[in-house]
Amino acid sequence: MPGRGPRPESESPPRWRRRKDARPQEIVAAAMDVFVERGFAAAKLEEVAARAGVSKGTLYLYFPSKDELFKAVIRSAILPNLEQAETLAAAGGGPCFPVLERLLRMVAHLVATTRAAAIPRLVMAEAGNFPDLAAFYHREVIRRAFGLLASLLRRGIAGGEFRPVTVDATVRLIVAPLLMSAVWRSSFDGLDGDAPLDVPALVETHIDNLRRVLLRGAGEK
Amino acid sequence: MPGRGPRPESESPPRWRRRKDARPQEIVAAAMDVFVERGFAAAKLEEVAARAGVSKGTLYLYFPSKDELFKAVIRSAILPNLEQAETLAAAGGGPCFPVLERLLRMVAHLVATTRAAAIPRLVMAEAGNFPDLAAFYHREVIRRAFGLLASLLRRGIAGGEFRPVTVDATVRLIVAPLLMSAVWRSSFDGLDGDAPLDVPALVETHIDNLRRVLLRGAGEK
Amino acid sequence: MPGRGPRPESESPPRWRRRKDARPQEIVAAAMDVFVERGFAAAKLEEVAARAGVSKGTLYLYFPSKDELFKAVIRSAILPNLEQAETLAAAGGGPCFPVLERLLRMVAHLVATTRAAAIPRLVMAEAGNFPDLAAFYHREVIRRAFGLLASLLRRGIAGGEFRPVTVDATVRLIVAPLLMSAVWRSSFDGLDGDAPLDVPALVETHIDNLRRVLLRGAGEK
Amino acid sequence: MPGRGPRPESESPPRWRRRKDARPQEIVAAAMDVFVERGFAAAKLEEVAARAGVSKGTLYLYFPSKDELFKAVIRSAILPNLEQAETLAAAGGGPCFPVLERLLRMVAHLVATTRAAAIPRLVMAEAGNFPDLAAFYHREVIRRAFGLLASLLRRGIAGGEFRPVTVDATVRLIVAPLLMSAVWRSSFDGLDGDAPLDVPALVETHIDNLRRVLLRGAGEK
DNA sequence: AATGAATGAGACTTCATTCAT
DNA sequence: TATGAATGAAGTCTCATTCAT
Repeated sequence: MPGRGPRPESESPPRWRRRKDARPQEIVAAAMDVFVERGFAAAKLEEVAARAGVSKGTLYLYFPSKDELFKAVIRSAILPNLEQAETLAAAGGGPCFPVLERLLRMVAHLVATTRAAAIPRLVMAEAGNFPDLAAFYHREVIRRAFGLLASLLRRGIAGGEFRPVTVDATVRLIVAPLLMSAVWRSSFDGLDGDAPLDVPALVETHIDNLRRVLLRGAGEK
Repeated sequence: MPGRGPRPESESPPRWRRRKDARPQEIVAAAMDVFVERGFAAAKLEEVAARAGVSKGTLYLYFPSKDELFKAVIRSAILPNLEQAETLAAAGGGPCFPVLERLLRMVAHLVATTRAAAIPRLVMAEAGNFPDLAAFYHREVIRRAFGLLASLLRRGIAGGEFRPVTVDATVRLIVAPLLMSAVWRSSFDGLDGDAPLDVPALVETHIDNLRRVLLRGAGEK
Repeated sequence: MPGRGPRPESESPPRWRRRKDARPQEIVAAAMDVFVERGFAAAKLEEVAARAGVSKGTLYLYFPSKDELFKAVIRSAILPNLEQAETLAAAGGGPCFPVLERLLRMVAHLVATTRAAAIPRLVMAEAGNFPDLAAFYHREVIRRAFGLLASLLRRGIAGGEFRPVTVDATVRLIVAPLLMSAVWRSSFDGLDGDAPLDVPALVETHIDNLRRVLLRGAGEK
Repeated sequence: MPGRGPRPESESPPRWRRRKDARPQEIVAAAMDVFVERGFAAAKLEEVAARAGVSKGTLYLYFPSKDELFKAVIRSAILPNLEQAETLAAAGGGPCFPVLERLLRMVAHLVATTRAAAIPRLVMAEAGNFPDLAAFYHREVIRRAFGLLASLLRRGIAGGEFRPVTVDATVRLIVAPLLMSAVWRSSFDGLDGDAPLDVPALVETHIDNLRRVLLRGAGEK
C-alpha cells in the first residue's frame, strides 16, 4: 500500500485531492483567456500560470513551449467547431434552406456568446508567424466548413430549390458576415460608446438576404 | 538617388538638401512592411531601420517609441482611405446602386493589389493592446465608411430605388465580404495549394446578390 | 532480476524483501554513468533516476542533494582504488621493479576497461566548484597512491636496485601517462577517425622507459 | 553612476573614443577567467559581463551565444599555441635533443605562468558536451603538436641520434607530464597545504629521463 | 519506502531605448 | 541630423528540490 501511486481517483474525497487530469485543460482555458486578451506575443506565461492557479514551471509539465501551448489552445477551440459541423451535416434530407438557417443561427449564437469567437482573429493575426498552425486551421476548420456549405448549396441547386449560383463565391459570401462578427466582437465592440454588435439581428437580415439570393422565385413578392 | 541610404556626407549640397521631409515617410513605409509581415510584437525596429536604410537611432528622431511608430503606420494608411471615401461621397446625384457598385469595385481593387490591405488585420489583432488606436481607427475609418454607406442606402430607399432594408445591418453585410477578403489575403491565401482568393469575382457575385437584395422589383426576372 | 526497477508491488514477498541496501548503489551506479557522460552540471537528476529505475523523489531518500550524490559517486570510485592500492602494497619483499610493472599494468587495465576511468577527469573538471571534494580526492586517492609509489621508489633506491632519482618528480612522471590516458579516453578518443588510444602498448613502452631510467646499469646494453 | 552610458574609463583623455575594437578581446579575456574558474556550465554570463566591464546585453553584440563565447575563448587560446608550435618547428638543423629540451622548457614555462594552462582541462571537461569543439581542438592543437614531436623523433632516429623508439607511444609519454602539470595546477594545486607543483623541476627530471630513454649510448655512465 | 506533480529561483537571451560622438 | 555601441528590463525555459499521497 505504501509505494502506491497517486489517485484512488473516486471514493469519498476526504481532503479533496487536486484533480490532476483536469490540469492541462485548466491551463489551456487560462491560456485561451490570456491569448485572446493580449495576442500571442504580448501574452505572458506568468499570467497564464497565475490564472490557471499553477506555477510557471507547471506549464512546462504539460506543454513544451509557448508555441505549443498556443497551438493547443487553437486546437482545443477546433474540436467543438468540428463537432458542431458534424451535427449540422447530419441534418439530412428535406429542403436545404432551413438547414442553412439553423446553421447560421447556431454559429451566430457561438459568436455572440463564447469567448472562443476570438480564435479566428488570433489565428489570422498570427498566421504569418505560425504558418503550420494557419495551415492546420485552414485545413481542419475552414476547408471543412466551406465544404459543408458547398455541399449544401450544390444539393439545393441540384434539387431545384436554389438558383444556380457560383458555389465558391457564395460560400464565402455566406460566411463573411459571421467571421466579421466574430472578429468585430473581440476588436471594436463597445468602442466609442457605440451599441455592441447585435449579432442575431445581423444574422436574421443575412438570412433574409440569402433567401432572396438563393431561392428560386423568391424576392418578387 | 531618392531611395539611397543615408549620408551623402561630403559633396556640395545639391541646392535642395536631401528632402528631409521624406524621411519619416520612408520610415513609415518600411515599418508598414515589417508590421504587416510580422505583426506588431514580432516586428523588430532593427529590421525597420534596415529596410528604411537608416540606423536604429534615427527612428527615434522621428518617432518617440515603437508604439507611436505603429500608430503612425496605421494613421498613414488611413489618409488614402479617407480621400477615397471623399471621392466616393462626391459622386452626387443619380441612381444609388451604380455608385455602390463603383465603390465596391474600388475597394476590391485596393484589397487585391495593395499591401495596405493587411492594415485591418493589424488593427484588429492589436486592438486589445492599443485601445486608443482601435478607437481612433474605429472613429476615423470605420464609422466614416459606415456612415457613407448608410447615407447611400437611405438615399436609395428614400428615392424608391431600394427596398426598405435595415440600414445598419445591411451596411455590415455589404462590408463584410471585403473586410474578410482583406484579412484572408494576408492570412490564409495560398495555403495548402488552394487557388488564391479571386477578389474581383467575389465582388461581382456580391454585387449581383446585392442587386437582388436591394433593388425594388429585382430578382423576379 | 537484480537490476530491475522498483515495485514488485503485489505478489508474495519472496522471503527476503527487495534488498533495500542495493538501492543506493544502483543509484550511484546510474549517477556515475550520467556524470561521466555529461559532466556534473549538465547531468540531470531526471536521467539518473530514469537509469536507476526509480523516481526523482527517491533519489532524495538516499542523497540530500545533487552535490552529495556527486560526492558519493566519486567516493564510490575511490574504494576499489584503495583496495587496489592495498593489494599492491601487500606485494612485499623481493625486487621493486616487477612490483612497479604489475602495478602499472593493473592500472592500465582499469583505465582501458572501466568507465570509472573518467572519474579523474570529473574531479579535475569540478575541482574549482567542489574544493572539499577535490581535497578529499587529493588526500584519499592521490596522496595515497603517490605515497605508495614513493615508498616503492625509496625501497628500490635503498636496496641499490634503483638509481638515486628524485622521488617526488619521478612519482609524478610515472603516474602522468596513466592519468593522461584516463582523461584522453573520455575526451578525445575516437575523434577524427584516429585509432583509439592503445593503452597497453603505451604502458609497455612506459615500462621499458622506466627500466632505463630507474634501474642501475640498465640502458647501456 | 547614474544613467550614464559607457565608461569614460577614467582620467584625462577627455574625448578619447571607446576603443571599440578591443571589446571582443576584453570580453574573451574576462570569459576565459570565468570559464577557467567555474567551468562552462557554472560560469554565469552576468559575471563575465561584470568582469569585462560591460552589460550582459553587450556580450551578445559580439557573440551570439554562451556556446560561441566559449568556443571563442578556446580558439583564442589556440593561436598562441600554434605560433608557439611554429616557432619551435622553425628550430632547424643540428641535433634533435636540444630542440626537444627547449621545447619542453618553453611549454613548462607556459604551464607554470599563464592562466591559459587551464584550457586543456576545460576542453577535456566539456569534450562530451561540445564534440565539435573537442574535434577542433584535437585537430588544430593536439594533432599538430603531436605531429611536430613525431617529426622530431623520426629525424633523431634517422640521424642515429635517437634509439629506434616507438614514435607514437613516445610522443604521448613526452607530452603526458606537461599536460598533467597543466591540469594539476588548475585542480589540485595548493590543496591540503602541499607545496605547489614545481613544474620546472619536474620538467628537468623529465628531460633527464628522456635523455636516458632516447639518446644512443646514454645512461650507461 | 516511494512516487511524481508541483514549485520557483535563476540562467540565457532579446530588443526597445538611450546617448556620446 | 545621424549613428550604432551600449544598456537593462523582461521574458522564456530549465531543473534541483519539495511534499502530499
